[in-house]
Amino acid sequence: MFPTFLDRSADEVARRLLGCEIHRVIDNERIRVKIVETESYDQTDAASHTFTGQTNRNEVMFGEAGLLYVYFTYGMHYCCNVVAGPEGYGSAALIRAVEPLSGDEVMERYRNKTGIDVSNGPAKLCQALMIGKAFNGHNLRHAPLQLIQGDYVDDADIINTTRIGISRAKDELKRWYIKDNAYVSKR
DNA sequence: AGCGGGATTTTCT
DNA sequence: GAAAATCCCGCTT
Repeated sequence: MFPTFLDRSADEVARRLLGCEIHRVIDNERIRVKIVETESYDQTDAASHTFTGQTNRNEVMFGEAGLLYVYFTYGMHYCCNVVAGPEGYGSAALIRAVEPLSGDEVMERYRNKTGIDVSNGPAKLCQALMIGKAFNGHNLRHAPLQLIQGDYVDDADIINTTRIGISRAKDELKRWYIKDNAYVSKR
């Protein structure tokens, strides 16, 4: 079923997305993955795209919880976020890494890589799942790209640290990942 | 295993 | 005009 916690804060959404699944169908091929690493961003945070207000690029982050915010960066990569919080408040959780559950061969083909390199990073997993700008604003309740509630992950198995690749608000503890999971981007 | 640089283009100042 | 929520490759140790 679709998660029921997405209208909460980005911090809580990022924490609770760990263990949830993403189901993707491409040309009758099915892929299932488990979310193992996330980061949270909201409009009070200097590192967030929404910190300086709404623009064409970030408008989806101000939309309904459960939409997908996809942005393009470094001239060649896409990254995706699950929109959190109340409508009108710019917040979301970046999906940084996923663990393949099924359809591994399909993702290996799109990535031209095998093993952990298939999905141990935010732009890598977007390539593995064929997520591009066409999915910006997509509602994750619907095929062909759906978010599904997963098994509960105990607090003892979750690590909370600083985020990766940002220059502002470096000390904020807004990154979460599943302890000892091989697909986490950095340890 | 770790470091450094290049790729490539949208977005915002 | 500079920076960017990144990735990959090649070089060094």
